[in-house]
Amino acid sequence: MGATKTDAFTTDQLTIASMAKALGHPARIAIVEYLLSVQTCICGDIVNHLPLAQPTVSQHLRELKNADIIKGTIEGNAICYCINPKAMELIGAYFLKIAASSLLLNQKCC
Amino acid sequence: MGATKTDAFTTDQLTIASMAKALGHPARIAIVEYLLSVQTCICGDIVNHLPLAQPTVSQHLRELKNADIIKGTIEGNAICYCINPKAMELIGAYFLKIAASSLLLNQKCC
DNA sequence: AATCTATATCGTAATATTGCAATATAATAA
DNA sequence: TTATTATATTGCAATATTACGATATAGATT
Repeated sequence: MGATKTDAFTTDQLTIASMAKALGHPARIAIVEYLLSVQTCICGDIVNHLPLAQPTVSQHLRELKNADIIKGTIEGNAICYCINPKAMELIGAYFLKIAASSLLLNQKCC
Repeated sequence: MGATKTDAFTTDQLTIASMAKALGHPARIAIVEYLLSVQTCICGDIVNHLPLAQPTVSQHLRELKNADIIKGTIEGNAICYCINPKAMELIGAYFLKIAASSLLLNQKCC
């Protein structure tokens, strides 16, 4: 055991969970915030900005990219990264919708 | 190595990351969605609803509770769980804000 | 071609997560 | 008091994540 039972959940649940998981590490939140502040940058800029080694940053970038949170385009011998607004909107709206619904329905709760 | 460098990040980054991490598993997303649909329930209801053993569900509930995503109040010998709308609003608004900001700023990006 | 720059990948150690059987705890019911 | 019911905790195996040194890859520069 130890492996997630992926076949027990809906595609939507798996998608939201994988996005949340990608955002579930402080280094990756820091990367997203940095990307937001500079709009676009290359991996090396992030390495200079965070106290993490280059392979570690590269690994975090790959996870964010796999979850569709960021986009990367080749620019010469570097790669230009930026936030994917659609992904952030999808997950943000999902959680806000749950907040609004539960606020309306939770009157008789704990 | 292998341990997250928590001292390298801000409190806000750690908070958002820990909430996202808690929501970063399909079973926990399924639990939140179930809680939303029934407003409030006890652990046993979730065990009946998901193909997971009781200790596994209990563990997922604890992680959601540690991240402040759900609340639990003792009700006799059972525990009544429900969503914490404030937490869902906090993380939803955070991601939506990033989506909106990056949409405005990302014109010259990839 | 040789070198530099930027990033990815490999390999690996340390650590964390997932899932469950067995068991413990605690309130309720008989 | 002795079940019964509802959860939590313990212990453990399987798996996944995190971090980084070493190395590979690929485009740019000299």
